[in-house]
Amino acid sequence: MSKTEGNEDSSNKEIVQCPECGSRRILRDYARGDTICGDCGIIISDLMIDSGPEWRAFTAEEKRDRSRVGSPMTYRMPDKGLSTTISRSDRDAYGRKLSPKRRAQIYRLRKWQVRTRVHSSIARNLAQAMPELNRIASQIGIPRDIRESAAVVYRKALEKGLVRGRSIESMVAAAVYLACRLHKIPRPLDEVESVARVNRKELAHCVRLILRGLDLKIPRPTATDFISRFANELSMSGESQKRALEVIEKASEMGITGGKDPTGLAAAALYIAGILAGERRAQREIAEVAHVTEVTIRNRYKEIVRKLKMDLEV
DNA sequence: AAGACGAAAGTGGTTGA
DNA sequence: TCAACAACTTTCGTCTT
Repeated sequence: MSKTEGNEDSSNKEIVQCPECGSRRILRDYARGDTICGDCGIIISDLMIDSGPEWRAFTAEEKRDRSRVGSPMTYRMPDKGLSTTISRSDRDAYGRKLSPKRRAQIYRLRKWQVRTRVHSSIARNLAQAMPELNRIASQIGIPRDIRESAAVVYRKALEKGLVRGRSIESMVAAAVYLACRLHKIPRPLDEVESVARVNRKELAHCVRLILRGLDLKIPRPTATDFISRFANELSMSGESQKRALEVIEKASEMGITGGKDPTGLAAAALYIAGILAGERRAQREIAEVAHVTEVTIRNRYKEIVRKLKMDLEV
């Protein structure tokens, strides 16, 4: 049966209404070549199933040449809908039982068919996730190599099926966050949260999901990890940084670092170091870059001074 | 006047039943 | 799942430089 009757140009129809929610606010994402509903965000062009052939014939000759059997191609399926599916049944086309040897062969074929399909679904997900990752990464300004490992983390999570049921964006954000921690330049969760359109709870959930699912052994960020970044933002010298690190080391020897917010500790150490090195910074300034309050800096640094019996001739 | 201090009440996350 | 808990924040009045 020819599939070419009466459907010339059906694929050229302009989309004016969202098939999901009926909205008429239709947006075009030229960068990705998608047509998107302005209200529900669904990708319409990807969902439209064109019942006609994907080619057009202008002459009778072309029609004859191009006619063929099979469904039209659709980009909705990773294999463009052209694949043959190997059935699970253990009988052949005539209903006879297959020999054990043959059955094993079919089983192997089927396994690989399923596997390749999974792989392409991963590729499709990645195609969506990677631009997102780049966006988040460049907005909070993280270097290329960390992006790379964020991508690796995300891919692993994806392959483990951890992304299923969560939004791609939140998982990408979580991957970025974790990659930063892996590289010892942790960014606060809120910073990632502010550029990703994900609420904190969801983001934290995803982070834990990945941590548990991938068995990542990421050392918990310590105060020392924050020193250089904070010091740079405060334009404090290497001398101050060195002193701050010493302060932290002594403090942890005294066992007063456990359970405390490492950023608060780093902030307090920098405050003390600033005084010692003669480049004092106001608690407010430090609090700002460390994303903690002055009160926390005060509490920490009071405690350190008390426990270490330091003398700050101010 | 700016910065530092500390008390008190409030908030979000962890832990253990 | 819920309540208790510790750490941290917010707010605000006071003190110091």
